[in-house]
Amino acid sequence: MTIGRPLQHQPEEALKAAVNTFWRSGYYHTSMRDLLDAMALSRSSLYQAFGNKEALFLLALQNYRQELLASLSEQLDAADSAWSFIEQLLYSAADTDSQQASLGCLLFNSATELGGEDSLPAQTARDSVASVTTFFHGVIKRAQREGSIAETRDPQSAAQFLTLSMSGLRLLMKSGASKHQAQQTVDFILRGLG
Amino acid sequence: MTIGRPLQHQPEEALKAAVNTFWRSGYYHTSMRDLLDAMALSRSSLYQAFGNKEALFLLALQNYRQELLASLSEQLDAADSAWSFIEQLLYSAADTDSQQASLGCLLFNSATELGGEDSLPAQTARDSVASVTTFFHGVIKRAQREGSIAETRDPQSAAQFLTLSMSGLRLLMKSGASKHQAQQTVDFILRGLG
DNA sequence: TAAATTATGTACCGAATGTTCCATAATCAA
DNA sequence: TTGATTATGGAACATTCGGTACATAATTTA
Repeated sequence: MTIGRPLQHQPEEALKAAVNTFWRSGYYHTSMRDLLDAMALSRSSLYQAFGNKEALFLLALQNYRQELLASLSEQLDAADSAWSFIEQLLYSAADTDSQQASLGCLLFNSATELGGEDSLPAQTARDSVASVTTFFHGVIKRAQREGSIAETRDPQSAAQFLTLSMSGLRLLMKSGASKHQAQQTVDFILRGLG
Repeated sequence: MTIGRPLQHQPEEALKAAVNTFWRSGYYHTSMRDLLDAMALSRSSLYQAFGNKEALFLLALQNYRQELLASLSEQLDAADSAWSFIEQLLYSAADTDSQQASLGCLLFNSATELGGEDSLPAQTARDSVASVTTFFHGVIKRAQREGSIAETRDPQSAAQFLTLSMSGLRLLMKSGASKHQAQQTVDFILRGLG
């Protein structure tokens, strides 16, 4: 057993709440008060358990990315083929209700907000976007092996095109595009890829 | 002549400085001090001339959108065809140096940052993105008349795909993609569109 | 029970936030 | 020159910001 007074909160739950708060409001516009309320713990506990705002944000980004990539891998494994995974991914992104659409993706949001800063949060945000592209790279190569994408296409560029498309789709949904319009727009993406 | 003490600043110049400041740091993370320094005027003058932070941001957004659409129209007029305009637009977006790339586009940045807020700045940001799509709509229809895009394609969806692609390209560049990679990625966009 | 250790609650800190107030400066009309 | 009008400079405002200090609570070990 560990010595000392036991934790009165569940760090995983608290971190999830922090993720959602940063997701909703971004890095700078999220205040420590917002986080305290959402995570339901006291100032001391937050600083003791997570360090400070920047450290908590880094943890949140890391947690979000990890869960995102895990979810993507899961969906990929469940799909009939790499190509049908891509189709489902895009169409489901175009099918989000306006509430969820207004959130977008924390990684894309953060990379956009922090732009070209050389801070650790900014670097981490950029790296996270790159890690999504890396995942897509594997998907593209599998699609090429399966014959649904020509071997002649550069898989790295194709992966970047997929990342570009996902982030663009998030922005379209945020900007108020309807599900119907978004789904038709996905057809252009698939046409570019195939 | 107007009565009273004359202005000691040029409102157009000051507004441009405000645009650049919001562009670099976003809405919330830009402080009034940042704006005062960049615009080179006193607190009183700023509030007298532009109202408050929100009103100034709305003016900045409006000014940026107006200049952007004017620049796009100019490039369109100078191009040999709608299709070559689109090509040049995308390739030049892929050719920005990392300094400029880190800024992205103020309209996309703002729509991303303000997300699903029902505030006036958020609405204006969404509307501005929509106005870009509307401009692209005209370009697409012209390209269809000129025979470079099939008449069977829905011009509204194609226009949204172009907006999606531009915003996605901005994010890719922000996230550190090289010019070379970005140019290859543009080929996928053009393939999807044509 | 006593000591050691860790977590929590609360008061507090200086700095920064956006905004307002008021005296003063600079112009035009009378 | 006087009065009206508008712009500017700077002090001041209440609030919020992220972060710290310290006393106290709750647990394990001895």
